Amino acid sequence: MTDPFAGGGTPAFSNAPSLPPDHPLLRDLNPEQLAAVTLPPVHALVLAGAGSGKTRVLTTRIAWLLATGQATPGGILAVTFTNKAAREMLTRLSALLPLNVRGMWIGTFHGLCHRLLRAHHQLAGLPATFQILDTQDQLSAIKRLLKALNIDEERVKPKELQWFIAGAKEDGLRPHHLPARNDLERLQVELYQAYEAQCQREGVVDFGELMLRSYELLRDHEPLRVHYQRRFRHLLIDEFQDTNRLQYAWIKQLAGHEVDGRFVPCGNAVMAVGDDDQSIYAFRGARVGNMRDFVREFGIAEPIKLERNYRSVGHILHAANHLIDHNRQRLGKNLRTEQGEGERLRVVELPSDHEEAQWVVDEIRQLTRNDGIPPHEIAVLYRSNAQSRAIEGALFNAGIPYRVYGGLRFFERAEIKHALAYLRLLENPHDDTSFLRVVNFPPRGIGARTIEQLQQAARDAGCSLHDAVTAIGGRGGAALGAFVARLDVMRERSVGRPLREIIEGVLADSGLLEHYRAEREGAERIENLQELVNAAESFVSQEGFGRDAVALPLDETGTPAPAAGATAGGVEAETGETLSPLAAFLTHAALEAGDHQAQAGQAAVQLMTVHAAKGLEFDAVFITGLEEGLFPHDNSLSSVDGLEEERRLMYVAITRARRRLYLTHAQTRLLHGQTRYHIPSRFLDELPAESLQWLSPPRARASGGFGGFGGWGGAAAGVPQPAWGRSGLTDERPAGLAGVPLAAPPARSAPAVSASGAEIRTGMAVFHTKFGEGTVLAIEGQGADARAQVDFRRHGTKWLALAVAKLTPVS
DNA sequence: TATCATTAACTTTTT
DNA sequence: GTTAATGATA
Repeated sequence: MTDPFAGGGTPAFSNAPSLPPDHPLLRDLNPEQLAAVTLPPVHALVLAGAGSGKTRVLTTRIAWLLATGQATPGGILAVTFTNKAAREMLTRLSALLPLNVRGMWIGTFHGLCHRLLRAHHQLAGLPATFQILDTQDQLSAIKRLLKALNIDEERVKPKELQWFIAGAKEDGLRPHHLPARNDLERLQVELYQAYEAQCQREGVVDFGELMLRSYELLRDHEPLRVHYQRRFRHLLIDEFQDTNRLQYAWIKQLAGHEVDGRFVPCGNAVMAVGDDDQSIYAFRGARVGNMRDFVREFGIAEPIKLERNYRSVGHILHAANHLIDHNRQRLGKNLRTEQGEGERLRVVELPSDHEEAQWVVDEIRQLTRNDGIPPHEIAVLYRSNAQSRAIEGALFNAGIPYRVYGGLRFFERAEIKHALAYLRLLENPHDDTSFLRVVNFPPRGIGARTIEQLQQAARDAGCSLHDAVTAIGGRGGAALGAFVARLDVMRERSVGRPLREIIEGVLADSGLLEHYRAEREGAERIENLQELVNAAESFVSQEGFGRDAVALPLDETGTPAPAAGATAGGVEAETGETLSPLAAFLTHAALEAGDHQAQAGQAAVQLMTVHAAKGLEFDAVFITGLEEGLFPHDNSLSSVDGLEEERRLMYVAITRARRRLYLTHAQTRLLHGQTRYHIPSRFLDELPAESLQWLSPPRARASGGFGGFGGWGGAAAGVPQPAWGRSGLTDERPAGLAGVPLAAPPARSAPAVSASGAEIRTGMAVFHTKFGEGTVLAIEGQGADARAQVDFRRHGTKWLALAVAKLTPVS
């Protein structure tokens, strides 16, 4: 393999942008992939179907540009949505080429914007120590604002205002751009403005601001814009269908300029890669329309379509194609495979959500035992998080390890946020959000009244809470003074220290450790805090620090610009004052909230929403809850766009599966505390019959009215058991029992009384909602104090108070 | 100040 | 039905 970088950082330039077709980089690419990879430096749209090797094309494209000398590492900007995608791109790229990825601008939109803002913070009107507000912080900042302006939270809901502000920023709109046609709008705009002023005063930026501010930076400073336009000869955008208005506008700043309202691209090359059929984030501002606009404004003659799928068998792709064909607004694309038809999709109807869960679990057992599919290659997907509960319960009782995606992530945990707040105050004492978070945590006698006074004083003086402390007298003032003094001590002690010691020092000096040690359930929190120290340690030792931190502005050849005052393309390039390790780590924490907690180890069944499954693939996939109202969701049915997005969501779900796909739905489901009756999802009707295998007889479905209710309109108990046909399946279960739970379900309809020890006897088989089945080994105590020792099959021996534990006798 | 009780929401979510 | 967040009470 040729090594364009042999002998150091200066790449060898070759004028021949071609490599032999059998070059290792290009080997095994299909014609369309090859076309995309070796495209001359022009603007291009790559329509990359699910499983069509999108990431491979993207990374190979970059490698090809570098290997042929058409680009230098410093001349490439590649942008993704998630840190995970950015990491993967970097990893795969460095596997393709011996490469110093440090100088490369590969990252998330927000990561790159942050990099720009750090490098040019003065031009952008930000303090050098600006901090990033995550969504939680933003909400508390908004609540604080409303309180300060004496606005009733009933009148303006904080969440709604947050949504309003974030939405405006996603569209690139500042308060003065917004209409104020009525009182409510006027108020919202005023509050938006006040919020901005507050953020500016405190030196914090939220996620939307990160984007908007760097967009404006480029827009309003021509020399700077031209500099970056000349520098980044190649822009590559991943998941283009998920970009919002502002992100597209941001890209355009780097790729051209407006003349009389018309966009004129400059000389660099933008490659947008995406799939309009997988656009599922309209609700957070994504705008599929950007794809059409891109074609128009960048003069794309013909998109390159990657339609060969390397993931799924034929029936799965037929189903996906057939379903998505029901959408009107499409660029048009059909997936194909050379893998053969494979198995048909298995469709199952169950009487209730409970039985659906049990059926899925039984089937998972078979998949792992008989078909040799490892648990982590099995995914159970659902439309909304609430649905995981039933499935989790069934898996838990069956003793099958599972992992649920979603929930709090590492840097979002309360104790971590507390620790980070102290750290942020070391960097920037005017960060009022952080100040309020910890001013009385751990409790140090600073009550609500004192804080009110402090806030009033800060408002009057137009300064930060930190600076207003001296204005407060009395006992509260003394306590506040002590707090600030403590912060000052921590700051002094941290000077010149390695990050690890800074954090350890703060954990001790803030009293956080002590506080959690005294708390009953503080052990886990202390572990997490320890983990924070570890995270910092590995952050420092990894190159992540260098990468996330300020990049030295590079000139066109990718060589770091000489220090201070140097001009690059006519721009006074600020030398990146290298970020302190602490500042870099805080950024890292804000921009990358960390992994969703992995409950079980490797061999775990994967549970997640369909949204969370995007980009992943599994041997076997269950799509559950395929019912009208749930999937498609009720809230999306009011508009055609909404329904089409739901359909794309279904498309994403289907295309996750490699070999086997199950589609399940339940007749009744416990929702919002009551049993609801659902008819099967319309999406089932939109699948090709020849690719389906009904494991329960397909029922005549309602076509507009309630006609479909006839068969099972009664109470849950009266639902007729379908005659289960399991022809052609591996089946060790008796045919008639497939849908029946193994253990008697915890009786919901006829609550068993287990509060008194009377019915529970030694030796008895019992059922516990959490621990499943077990045998009573011993009983002691009387009445309310009665306890039983139970040996649970899956979870060992436990003592349970009968007054509390719900134990049901099993016959 | 801490704990308990009551109440509203509740689709999807990354940065 | 469950949770998260607020308000009331000891």
